[in-house]
Order: sequence, then structure tokens, then C-alpha cells
Amino acid sequence: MADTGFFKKVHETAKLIPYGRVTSYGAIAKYLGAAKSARMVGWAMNASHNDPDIPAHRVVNRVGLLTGKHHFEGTNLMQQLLESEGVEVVDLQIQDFNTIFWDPTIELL
DNA sequence: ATTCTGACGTGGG
DNA sequence: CCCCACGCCAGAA
Repeated sequence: MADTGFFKKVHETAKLIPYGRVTSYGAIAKYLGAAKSARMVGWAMNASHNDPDIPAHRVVNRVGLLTGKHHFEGTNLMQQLLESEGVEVVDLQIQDFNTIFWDPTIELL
């Protein structure tokens, strides 16, 4: 729970991620003004399990790698969800990451 | 109370 | 270009 301002902001931002788009933990962290606390973003996503409206599968690390895939059910649920949205993913690596990348600091500017 | 780890990122060598 | 170390904050052992 820990509905701290930080967690809440992360959840809000995550919910704003458009369909077929992806963002990185650092991007959200920077948008919140805590670029160095990118880890906390991931931690906040962990709490997002309580909020099914939060597409955690659309949040990856800065390289577009599905690092958090291990936290999802099954073995390739995260990748499957992304591919379902039209995102090209090969071996946990998002293709054209720069193209589908959604930066809150720019899009929500 | 202390220590380590963790869905990351940046910087220095 | 690749590898290592540090910072951040919170939760678990």
C-alpha cells in the first residue's frame, strides 16, 4: 500500500502509457524529479500488483529490455502482452525501442 | 538495530 | 567499447 506521493505518481504515470507504447523506469523517475531513484520506480511497480490498471509490462529498463519479466506469471507473459499490442519483442528485447518509446517528460510536457 | 538485496541509471576507468 | 562501483529508498531476513 504505501500510497506515498512517489508511488502514487508512478502509478499515475504508468496508467498514462498509451497502447502499443513503452517507457523506462528512469524516464518516469526523471519525470517525477527523482532520476537517481529509478530503482524505486521498479519498486513502485511491484506495489502496482494491487492495481490491474497499471500496465507494468509496458515499463522496461532504459535499453528496452524486459528485465521485470520474472515478476510476471508464466515465462513470457510480459513479452506476449507487448506483442499483443503490436510491439516487436525478441528475446526480451524490444525492437524499434526508440520508435515506440513513450517519454512522459516530453509527451506529457 | 544492522545488513543485503532489488522491475535502474549514470559515471568513471 | 566493456566492466565496475556508487547512489536511491524501501522492504525482508
